[in-house]
Amino acid sequence: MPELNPQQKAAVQYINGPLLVVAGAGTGKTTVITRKIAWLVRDYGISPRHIVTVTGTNKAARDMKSRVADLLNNPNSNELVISTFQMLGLKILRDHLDIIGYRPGFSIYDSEDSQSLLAKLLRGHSSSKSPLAGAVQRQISLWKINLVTPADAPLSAGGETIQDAAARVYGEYERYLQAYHAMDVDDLTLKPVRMFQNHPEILEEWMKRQRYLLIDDYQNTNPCQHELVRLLAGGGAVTVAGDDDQSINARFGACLDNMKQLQHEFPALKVIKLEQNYRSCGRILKAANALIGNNAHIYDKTLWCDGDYGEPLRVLKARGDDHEAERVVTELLYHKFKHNTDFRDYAILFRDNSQSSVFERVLRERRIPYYLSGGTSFFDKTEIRDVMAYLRLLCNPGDDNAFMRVINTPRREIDTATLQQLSAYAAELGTGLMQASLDAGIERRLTVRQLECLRAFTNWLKSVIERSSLEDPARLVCDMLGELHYEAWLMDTSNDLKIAQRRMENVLELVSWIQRLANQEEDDTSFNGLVARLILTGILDKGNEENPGDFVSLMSLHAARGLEFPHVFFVGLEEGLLPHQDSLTDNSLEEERRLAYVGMTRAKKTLTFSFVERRKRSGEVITCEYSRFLKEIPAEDLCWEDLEREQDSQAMLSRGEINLSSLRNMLNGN
DNA sequence: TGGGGTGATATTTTT
DNA sequence: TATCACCCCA
Repeated sequence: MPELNPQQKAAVQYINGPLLVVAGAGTGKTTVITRKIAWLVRDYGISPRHIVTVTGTNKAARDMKSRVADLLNNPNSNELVISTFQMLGLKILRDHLDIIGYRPGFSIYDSEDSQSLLAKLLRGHSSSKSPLAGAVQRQISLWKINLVTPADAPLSAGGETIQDAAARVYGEYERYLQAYHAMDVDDLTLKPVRMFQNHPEILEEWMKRQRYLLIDDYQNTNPCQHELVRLLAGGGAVTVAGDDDQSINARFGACLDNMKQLQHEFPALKVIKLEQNYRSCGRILKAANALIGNNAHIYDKTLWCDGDYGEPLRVLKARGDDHEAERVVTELLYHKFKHNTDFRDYAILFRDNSQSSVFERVLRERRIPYYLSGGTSFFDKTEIRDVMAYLRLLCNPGDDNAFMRVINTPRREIDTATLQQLSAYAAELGTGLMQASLDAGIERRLTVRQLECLRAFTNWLKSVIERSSLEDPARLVCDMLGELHYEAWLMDTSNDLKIAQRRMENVLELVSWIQRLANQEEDDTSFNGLVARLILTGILDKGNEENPGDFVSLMSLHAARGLEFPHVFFVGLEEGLLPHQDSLTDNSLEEERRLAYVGMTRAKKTLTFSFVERRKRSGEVITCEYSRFLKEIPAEDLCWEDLEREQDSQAMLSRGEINLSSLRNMLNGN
């Protein structure tokens, strides 16, 4: 096991009170947390089930779990709670659902579910996506994150802004969620906070379980999460780690002030800084330090390292976005060929996702394997959403969204007239569609044939629900898929046999997810709990799946948080893009600078910037200036490569020094 | 039921 | 300017 440096060691072993670890990029923050968990268990004698760790992402939680398991080699290490705030919230709520007016099996709404509900509330009846519903959903989410109740939401009389529209439906939205037996993602942290505030005895009970709390990525927490931490850390048995320079989620309610607040809320707070960087070479650090030096800081720190100084950071200039992509990909290939590296060693980072398509096109043209984060994710695939909807419905028969999604998937000849009658009747009864269809009163409203089709579906569903609490979950899902003739349906609806097979493989992969989740957790093995964790995993992991092999990584700066790559291409460094246009007027230039800082500090060995002279923007081509952030990097560390320099690598390509087909053969293992 | 054509409209970032 | 939704037609 590698030695820790003195600061890291101090952070691991300090347990006399609340601790804040201010950890710069690449200073071994995750190492400190994992080692601390191991230390608490092995040297301090705390049982794994009494340690709660919160991470920024699900992926980070999984990584940390496996790292700690390797470190501990303790059969009880799977009792450690290591999860995101949302998963932790789910666990906290589990045993007290009655207190907040819920039962096991509630649905968890992703933002799309919330939006379609809001669309309905905003315009009477229409489930089609409206831009207004999206904006209202984000506003309500922000309110929840900031602990603003419907009663507190600012409502100006007769106002027409999005905020007014949101304030008008917020309360109704909450009532509908309750009626549908559903929560949105924000509720998963908000409801535990409210519950602990209103029922101190439940907090006390929880604290019997939780002896030590560790929180990672604190700079990206929002006020609601901060409040939860404050409640859970009451006794001061807490370690918080974060880096104020890497806070990049303000638009989603992340509150940098949380890190400052800690000092006031925990007067005994000890602060330990980690400044030795183990990731990047000296020049990259120096440049990143210079850049972030232009921001105000809560905690001053200067990263240093004792490794190589490294090459100058290159700046590629391109004529337009396609040219930029050509240039970057050419340089990437040239570098790979010259240094015999893997594709997975490279990342292309950009400010906004719309920049990815050009790069995708060029990478595809050159047959370079790439992996795009945040693209269509596994959990967005139609077949996965279908099966998930079945699972939701099994847990919560009142979930009308799920009901509507699966009722004719596969086809059941239930016609629109039936559905109209059914939803009208459900509205009369004040129940969900499922309950309405089981009610005797619906029989008079439908033809014999219609009723037969409907009842065939609902009776079958009832039988699966009855089995769901008895059978092994993965087994149950497989049986269900068989009864649905789901594979045959995939064949029917896919033009191509290959595609149908691929879809079936996806479904089977979902089953293996279920299997994995079922094996993972020891204290909630119920079907309802399993499905809740699966749905939440789907929401949290959206577009964040593991890079599955030797692929060039393509992702937004936000998605790159927490990752590292030997070689980084940081593209689109133009005024108006990074910093983003809006940041100039709404006071978020520092946030943009942090974003640039995060991008730069992902790089271990080489960092290459690029920008274009002209970029298409809302239809018209505009002339671009390179980003002010490049000007904030010491000139001696940058190597500008204007258009003429490009000839070099192009020429090498054409002279055969880089031979694409031989490279390809090499990759194919010939 | 699906596909193709036309018109309008949006342009950060995500746990 | 590119995509997306919607509408119309087959």
